[in-house]
Amino acid sequence: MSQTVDRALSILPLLAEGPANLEQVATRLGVHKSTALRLLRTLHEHGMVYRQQDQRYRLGARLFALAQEAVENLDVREIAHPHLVTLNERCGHTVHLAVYEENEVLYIDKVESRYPVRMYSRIGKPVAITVAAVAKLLLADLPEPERRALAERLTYPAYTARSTPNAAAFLKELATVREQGWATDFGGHEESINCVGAPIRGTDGRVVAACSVSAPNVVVSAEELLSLLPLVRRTADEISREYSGGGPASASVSHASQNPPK
Amino acid sequence: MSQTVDRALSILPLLAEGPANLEQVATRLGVHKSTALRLLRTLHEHGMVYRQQDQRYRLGARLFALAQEAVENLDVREIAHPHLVTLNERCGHTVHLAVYEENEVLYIDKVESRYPVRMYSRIGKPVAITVAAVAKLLLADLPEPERRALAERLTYPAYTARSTPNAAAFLKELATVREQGWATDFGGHEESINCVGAPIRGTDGRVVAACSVSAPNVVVSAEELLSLLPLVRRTADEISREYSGGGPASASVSHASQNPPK
DNA sequence: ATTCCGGTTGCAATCTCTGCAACGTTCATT
DNA sequence: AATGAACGTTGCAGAGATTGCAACCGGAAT
Repeated sequence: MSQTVDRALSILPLLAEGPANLEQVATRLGVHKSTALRLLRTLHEHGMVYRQQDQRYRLGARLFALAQEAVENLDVREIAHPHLVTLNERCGHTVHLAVYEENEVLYIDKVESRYPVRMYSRIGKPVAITVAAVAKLLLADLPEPERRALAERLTYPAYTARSTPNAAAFLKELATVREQGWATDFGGHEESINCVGAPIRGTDGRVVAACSVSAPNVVVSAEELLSLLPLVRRTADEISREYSGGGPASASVSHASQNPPK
Repeated sequence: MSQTVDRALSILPLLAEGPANLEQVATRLGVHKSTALRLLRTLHEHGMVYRQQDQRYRLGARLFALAQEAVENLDVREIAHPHLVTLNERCGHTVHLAVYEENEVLYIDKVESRYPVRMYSRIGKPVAITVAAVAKLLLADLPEPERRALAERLTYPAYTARSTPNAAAFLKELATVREQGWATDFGGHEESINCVGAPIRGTDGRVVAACSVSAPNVVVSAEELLSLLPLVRRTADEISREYSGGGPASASVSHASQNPPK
């Protein structure tokens, strides 16, 4: 929309990969050196980029400060966190919290497993949207046309033999998830990792976030993990209640209805 | 420098205070609604701001993802190296950089002394953890339980008469180091070699690395070496500052009001 | 229905940004 | 010392992106 700002913002992800000098930035942006210089200077004035001694640029402290505020603004996270910790204390496995935003599902919180096994995931990073339990929960609640449009737009990587193969299968799975009010991922992303999740709803009954418990086969079988479902759902419901109950605005319905208003 | 980018970036700290709608943003920016709208749209496309259901804007998740990625790509060694070289140029002695990892303290960089006498150490090699100045600095910052557990687990070789004799003495020494913010090793590893060091900290204040200057008695006495402490500390602080993104970003928010509505 | 409020869009003027080319530094090579 | 290369920096004029305006919507409240 705005060429100048567009270019300036494009510099940031580029620098996130690692420090770069003026010419590298200019080349990758496809603009003249002097143009890149002026953009970088503006970013610099705002503390978004920093210039190291060797004159190369990297992301600046202001960005970190803003990022900090950005997460704090995701107030679901604040409310949910203690509940997630409790959940982790009770079952011992890795607990995730995720939200849907702009065609992506993002992890916004995580409590590490107390078992030695570690699984890869990163706060702020988009999740494997076609297979993750939390993704299914969040997408299942989208308005029907949007959900379908998104499903068509996605690609369906075959992470494992049990990955969701295509849009049709995905939509069917979402319907099931929507119906039952919980979701699983049994080896759809990584062969040996299973996952069960439940939705967190706001005052209006819409799904605002989703939480899940993940564990590798070597620690618990899929059935054992599934036995934790009631606990996971209870946790999600508690978060929903607290999330909706907060303000004096309209503390009406405390238990979220299964069928959100259209 | 660039008006458009300047204005766009000024929106971010503004939203960090809390969600705002279009008109609020336009007013606080001192521009026309339509201008603000277009800036916000561009920010939106880059995921820097997010639009909630009530159409108000808030900071977006991409900010967080960017910061996360940047932190992961940070390399202490790369940033520290030029500073270490400068330190070496100023004092002439051997300069070391070390990190703590998996119950060990490892040298990850070294600038050789310019005096003919050199000391033995090798990049990548674990240091004498119970006596080295850098080790004391790194361990002093560990969480209390972990620090104690580690201290108990270690063995205390009597390299010299002045080597740390046991866990109790070591923990006491660590407390001192933690308190004063610097550390020494006077002949604890090799009778004739002394050493002073200072901690390098990340954004969150945690010690991420430590640097030190080492020299044999025959070149400088312990007191003379200690007189270099301010220089060593200053170097460590400079590295810290650069590592955490250039200090408290003095975001000179130039007010966008050069072109007021007539 | 009407009014208000806030967001959105098309347009012309113009102000800002761009690319260029020349210049300044630093560093390595001859 | 001199030469050259590499890279960052600056002044300028032209071009095109950006701006403010005013009109237009769409929903909410009256």
